[in-house]
Amino acid sequence: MDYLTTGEFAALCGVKKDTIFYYDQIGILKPDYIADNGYRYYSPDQVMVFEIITTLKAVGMSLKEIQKYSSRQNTQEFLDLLKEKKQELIETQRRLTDTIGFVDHTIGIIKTSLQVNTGEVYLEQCDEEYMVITTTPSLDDMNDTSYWVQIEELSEYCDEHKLGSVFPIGEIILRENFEQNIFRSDYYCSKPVRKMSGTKIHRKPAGRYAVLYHRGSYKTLADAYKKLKDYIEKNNLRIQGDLYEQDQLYLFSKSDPNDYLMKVSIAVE
Amino acid sequence: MDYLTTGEFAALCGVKKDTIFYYDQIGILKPDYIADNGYRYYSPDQVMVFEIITTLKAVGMSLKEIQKYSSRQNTQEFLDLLKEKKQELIETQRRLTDTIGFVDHTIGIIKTSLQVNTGEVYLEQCDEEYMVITTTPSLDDMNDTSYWVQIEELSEYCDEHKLGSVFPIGEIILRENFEQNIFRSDYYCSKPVRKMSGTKIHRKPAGRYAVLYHRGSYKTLADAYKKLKDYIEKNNLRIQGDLYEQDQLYLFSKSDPNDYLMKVSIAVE
DNA sequence: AATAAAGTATATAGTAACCCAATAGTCAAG
DNA sequence: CTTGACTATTGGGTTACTATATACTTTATT
Repeated sequence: MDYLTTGEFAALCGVKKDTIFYYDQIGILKPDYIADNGYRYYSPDQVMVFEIITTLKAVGMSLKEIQKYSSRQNTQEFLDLLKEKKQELIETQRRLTDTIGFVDHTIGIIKTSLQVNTGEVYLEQCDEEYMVITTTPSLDDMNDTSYWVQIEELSEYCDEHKLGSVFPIGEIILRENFEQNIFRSDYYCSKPVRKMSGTKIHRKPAGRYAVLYHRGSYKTLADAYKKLKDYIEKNNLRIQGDLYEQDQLYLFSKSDPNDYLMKVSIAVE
Repeated sequence: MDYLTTGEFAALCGVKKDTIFYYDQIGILKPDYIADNGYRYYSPDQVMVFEIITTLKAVGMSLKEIQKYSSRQNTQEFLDLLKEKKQELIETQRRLTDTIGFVDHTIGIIKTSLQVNTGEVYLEQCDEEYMVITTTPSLDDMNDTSYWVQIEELSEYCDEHKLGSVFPIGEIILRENFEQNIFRSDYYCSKPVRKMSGTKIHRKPAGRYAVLYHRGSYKTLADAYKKLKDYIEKNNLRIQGDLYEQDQLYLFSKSDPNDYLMKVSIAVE
């Protein structure tokens, strides 16, 4: 006859023997025939059953669910289940796309951070970016609590619109304030998100930017702003937009708060 | 002070207390401060650390990996890791897209199977489909073993090109053979796959098809072919392409081999 | 025919990243 | 001062396996 031993069957299925044994144990895929010596024998057809199981697993079903539905297959009930699973898969796909975008962004950040001369101002062409920003300008007397209220606001919006984490956080200083040397964050903003529109979505326009990478603690940001301003004035550049401060290396940076890397940029011509 | 208890912190992070406790236990996220009574207290800043952890988890890192890399963050090593993870994520995304396509296809099949009148010939507009087919025509004396050799061939191709499972299997009868009533499968083919080109990729063209849904065992397929042929002749239609037989309900159908549903179709005008 | 190598079955324990229940201690409100 | 809500700790369970150890069979080699 054309029977397969457990090892052969497992090899055909591309898994370990243990998996086949496990499937037998939980009763989801039993051998066609068991010999007197206890050896299991599978028919080649059962490879198909195994394939079905792996497929349904990929759809997000547990082995228990698969077993449960294996009897009542081509029913309305099973159809509804598949429709539900499809929606879940699409949701997963969306999240995955966002995650890839984030990883990409982080790769860029780290690459830059390994090359860049901190403390030097560059002129750079920047692509447009979308971010979530707070709707009301920050107050003068910002304390820790109200800072966290703002971050909470951003975080909630990100949750609602399924944008993932807000971090790394940044801040925006309005052009008129920057021009008057009022270096106080007017708005807080999230990391770059995917291109979209919405009440709290802000578009940082593409264009030529004066860029400065600054290393240190938040407290020393004013120095960076001043340096950028000086550069602009010395080179007779004209400010064209608001100032953006974007944290570059936020990963676990809490452990060393004096070693933040921040990107400070403003559109110029 | 502005400390959070475990419960509060967990709520902010959107997880159960147990998770927070677990993270403390494995040392990946320890409370800022532990009181004399043993109560844990977290600072709001630590929400960010938690966010980082969830993000890196989404990237596909285990908690152990995260812990390992948390110290040497912005290094070449970490950059390489991220690049590798990105590739993995893209691979996952591709597989996910295929799975969604498969689920979609299956939903269509089941919907059809719940509505269709089996045994009746319809005229239907069909979209184009891509499938993997065997390269050499089947021999006359097909036995079980050589059938499985063919399926293996398809399966390997699917594996190599990451197309997922071959199932549900179908067969193709060449136009000239069908016209001469030689109802023998000339080629075996896989389920529909994504639009692509390749040595073993076959394109079933879009167009007007005479379609017959047939319920029964494989052995009774000849009856279906004959019925389709009769219909074509009676209605003075002209055959325009090869005949396709595609299994419709393969899921666990092994349990009832007399209840297969098969779609038989051929382009006509 | 004896022995070695390779395969098989069973039992047990372990894995990740939690979840759940039971118990006991602690705190804040009425 | 009690009640209810919180907290920490312990020990178990979960899924879909993987790994280890032991004993037995089959197959290959000498």
